[in-house]
Amino acid sequence: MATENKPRVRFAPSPTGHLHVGNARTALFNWLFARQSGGTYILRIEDTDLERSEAQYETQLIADLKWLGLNWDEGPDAGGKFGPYRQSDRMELYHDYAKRLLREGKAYLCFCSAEELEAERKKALAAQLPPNYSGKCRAIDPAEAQKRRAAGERAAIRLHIPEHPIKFHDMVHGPVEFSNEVVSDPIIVRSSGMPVYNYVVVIDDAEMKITHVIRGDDHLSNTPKQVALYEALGWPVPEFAHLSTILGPDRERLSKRHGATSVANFRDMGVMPEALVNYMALLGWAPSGGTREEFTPQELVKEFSLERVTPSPAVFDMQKLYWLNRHYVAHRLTTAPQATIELALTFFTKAGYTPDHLDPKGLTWLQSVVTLLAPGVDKLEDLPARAAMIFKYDATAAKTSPDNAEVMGLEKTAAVIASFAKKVQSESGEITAERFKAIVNEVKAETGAKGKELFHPIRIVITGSHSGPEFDKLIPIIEQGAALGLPARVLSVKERTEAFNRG
RNA sequence: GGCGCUAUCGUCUAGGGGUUAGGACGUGAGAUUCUCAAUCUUAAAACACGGGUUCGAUUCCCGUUAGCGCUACCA
Repeated sequence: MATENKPRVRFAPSPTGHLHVGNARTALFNWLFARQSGGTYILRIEDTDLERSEAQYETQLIADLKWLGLNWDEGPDAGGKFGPYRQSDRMELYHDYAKRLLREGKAYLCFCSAEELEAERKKALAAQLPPNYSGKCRAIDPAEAQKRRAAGERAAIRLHIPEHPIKFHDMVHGPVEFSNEVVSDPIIVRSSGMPVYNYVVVIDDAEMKITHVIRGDDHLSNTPKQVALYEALGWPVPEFAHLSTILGPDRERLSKRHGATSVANFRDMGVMPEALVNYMALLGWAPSGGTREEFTPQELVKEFSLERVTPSPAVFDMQKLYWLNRHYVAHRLTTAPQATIELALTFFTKAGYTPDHLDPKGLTWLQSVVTLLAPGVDKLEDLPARAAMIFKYDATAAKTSPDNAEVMGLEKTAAVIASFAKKVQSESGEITAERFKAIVNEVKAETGAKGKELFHPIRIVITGSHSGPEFDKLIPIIEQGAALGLPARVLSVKERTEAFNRG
């Protein structure tokens, strides 16, 4: 079968929280690599830390990955012939290999207590030595050790680290070499019988025929232990690619305390998945030439290259994400207007401006609102605030706001407002953009005001602010909005003018 | 403490023994508009430091410094 020599990669998160952008980026790079090479992408759930793992997080994780569009070929939900894909379902396998390692003398039983180990560590540290395990239990005769364990003594299983330097290759860092002196015999199975991450990850990767291990570089220092395991089991060592850390603006590891950092956060804010994907790809990767910034997921699959991934850590820049998001919102508004407006509707509804559902007429109207305001907005979540001038009108605030004081104090303001109000009063029915322009022109002729001194007072009367979108587009939106009879009613131009004069 | 990784504008990055060190976000200015946003044009802005190697280092090597990671019977 052709797929036999194709790369097999995996994303292996622990279900201990929401999918974080750091992990999402790892998932993305794995996905890009698999898709462009025609390889297989596997989702594996690493839930050996039972205390911190929760089923709800797995569901959430899957939803987040799907939202990003990172589909996998094998996984707990998708199945596959290398399953099960949840570590908690693979315990037997881990124990079988542990027995084999013990039998072959590649691993040994360790009877040291946590206190002993801790004391040893402290002593080494004080002597400015690497805090390695002394290897005390290595000398115990295996048969003797088995006897002690059978007699009820608690024992962990340790891997015997070889006496030679450990080398491996990393696609982003190049050749890496660790002296065996700095890696001590790691525990692979706890005395409780629960296997340890650094052990199970190797068993799983090997069993699942993973060819390229693409993961965060916080695993780099643990890789020698894993390589030693591959060698002890006589398995081929895969290719590695350790991705740099994503940092917050303070150059510390990106975390919740930096604000929005989980995929779910961004989704809830109204960031488009392709914007997030595009941005994450640019964190540590750039195309040859380095001048292109905008890539759809499909384009990324074509252009991406693991060899071009930078090893240095990157600071997450929200502004650049927003810039890309504006681009993708605009793009979606033209390519998939229906779905985009439905999505935008949820934000207006959350703000209390619209009901849960809008009829086709209402949706068309909302589309004009969104089309008008979206270019100035970083994320869909900000739309209602920008649209407040349409949905909310406060005559008193309009008159008393300090922001408006300067305009209100202008010489011709009173005359402009009076003239404008009178003309609007005599209008009947919906005021069109053309009609509105005519009225403004009449006011202009009557008062002699022009430019700013003409438009700003009128703008304050209508919107409560001296700045906002152009009247040509705003007036029809207000008038049509009023005609819609929304539960949270949009006031017409006439109603606004009346309220202004009354209040 | 030990070991490892990393180091180009504020940020993401391209580049590479001789370059006007390129692009993008952000920032400033201008254009446009009644105004804001968007848009367009434009400007400022970087090779961490010290030693080598070399005719010549930002680029290669070594150190220093700084940041981060690992050093768990966490993942």
